[in-house]
Amino acid sequence: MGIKDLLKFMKPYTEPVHIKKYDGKRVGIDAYSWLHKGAYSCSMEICLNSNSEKKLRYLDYFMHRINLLRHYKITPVVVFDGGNIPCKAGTEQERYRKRKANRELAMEKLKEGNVNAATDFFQRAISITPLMAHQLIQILRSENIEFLVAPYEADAQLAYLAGLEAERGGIAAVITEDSDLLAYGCQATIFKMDRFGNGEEIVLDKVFDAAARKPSFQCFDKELFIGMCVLAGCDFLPSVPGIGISKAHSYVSKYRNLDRVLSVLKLEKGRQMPEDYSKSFIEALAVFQHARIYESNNQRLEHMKPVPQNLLESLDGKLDFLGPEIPPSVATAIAQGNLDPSTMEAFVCFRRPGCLPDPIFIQNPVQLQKSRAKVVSRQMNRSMAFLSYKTEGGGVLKQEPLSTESMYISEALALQKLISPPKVNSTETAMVTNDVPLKAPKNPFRIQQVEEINLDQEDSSTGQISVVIDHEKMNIPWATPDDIQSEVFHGKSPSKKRKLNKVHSDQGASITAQASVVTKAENSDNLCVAKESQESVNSMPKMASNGKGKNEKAKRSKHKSLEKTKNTILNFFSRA
DNA sequence: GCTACGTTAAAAT
DNA sequence: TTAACGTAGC
Repeated sequence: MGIKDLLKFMKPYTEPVHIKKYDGKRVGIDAYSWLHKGAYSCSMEICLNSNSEKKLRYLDYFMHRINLLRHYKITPVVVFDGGNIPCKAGTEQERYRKRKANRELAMEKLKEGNVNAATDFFQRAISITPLMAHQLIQILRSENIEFLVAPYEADAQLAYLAGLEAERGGIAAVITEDSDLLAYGCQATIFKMDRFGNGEEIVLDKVFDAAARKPSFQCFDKELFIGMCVLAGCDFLPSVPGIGISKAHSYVSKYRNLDRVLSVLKLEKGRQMPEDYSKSFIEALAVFQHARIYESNNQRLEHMKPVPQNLLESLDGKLDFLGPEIPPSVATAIAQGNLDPSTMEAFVCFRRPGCLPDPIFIQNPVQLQKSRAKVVSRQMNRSMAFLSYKTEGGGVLKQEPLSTESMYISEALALQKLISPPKVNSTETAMVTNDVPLKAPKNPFRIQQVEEINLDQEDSSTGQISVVIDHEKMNIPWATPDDIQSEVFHGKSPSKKRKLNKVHSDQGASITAQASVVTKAENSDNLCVAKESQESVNSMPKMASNGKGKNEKAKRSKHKSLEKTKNTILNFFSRA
């Protein structure tokens, strides 16, 4: 993530800092970095989408830090990542692949009853979903914390805000873990902030002004600095083999001109340099200088810095690598956290009639194509939501969807109006809209009865505990592609698994379609089975009487963790 | 000797 | 996922 080895390279310029330095100031926060850290403590629960309270611990983590800032009279401005930009697709795909592999390994270990190993893999499998971000957004809203969802990269948005005066929504510094902020030109960046508010700061002006410090940037301007970053390897473009941050720095200091560096590199590296490296290089450079950001004052998408005419010409007027243009109304809806930036589905909360204040999720999937939003289908979908969390004063703040219900619904309606329906001009569009029925799943409000899940502990022939799910009885309109994948992983049919993956990768597929495939799979397989070693469960320790207290204690704790696992699995399947 | 690259431990509680 | 460490190669 970020620029390879940049932080290490910039070590001489990092200074220890405490956030109280920004007392009375506005400070930007890269939401992703705290969400990700917070998710470590509950990685299994998140991956299994368990409904235990522990799953929401990442929200506590985040709010703890927000409260820390507020304690020091800092105004936090939380910025979320938006959609992915095309030139980052490779990086994203690679990350997805790794997470998926780790998730599968984790499930394997879980089935073996090895909770520790499973947790280890789950921690590598975490991804921060739009839903998690949205849950946080709801808390931030209720706590009156300023937040913003960037159209694309949060880093770009943060760096842009760092260049604005406070009166126009600007921020004095950014808290993040991502070295990209430096490439985007963020003036003051705080890395590695701990729970007490201690961190390491890099101030860009000091970097360029420093008289005689080891990696010297005295003859650098911003563009050369970005050039160095791209050469060293970034999310948008891997480096040429043999080039790291040091070589990148020395090339740039020597030639002081990026075109010259590129031609020298071509000469020296020959075939090792990819054909289109120069083109990709220019694009990556452009991302760091001209990324699309949301301009709150004008309420529309803008470039971080205007794209100069000569650059536009050299790119043949094509700027889609920065991510497609987004109409102002949609960009605003995204920025305010009402539209999922990658799927363009509306986040809407409202209350299940006659039930606990447990927010229901309705999604209005809308796809954005070539700068035009298209309503593809409407569908109701249920999801988990948090119940409560602790505020700074130690009080418990209840989520109250009712009071905001009408507001969200009208927002949703407004959104549907503002996003014009597609003109059916291709068979593809027609197919998608026809294939996805506008009807809601059978009964999204139905509460799953626990009786429908049988816990069968008597299979002594296999020595396994089986959690048996009858999908005939279970309505699963809430299932997301991830849910389905993990359930199928529990099942026994590899062929069905492949089939589901294919459905998952088909962007036009709807949740209904996926759910029905699951039902089909379950008909042929009959069961979903999660296993634990019977032996381990049988080793429930009696009170230590043979003098091996230590051993007994270990056994007891193992048993306890097995019980936990079992509960997690049960919770996973018994969600309403 | 310096640099790039691969491997490994720690992160949060 | 990153930071730190060791190693291989120029």
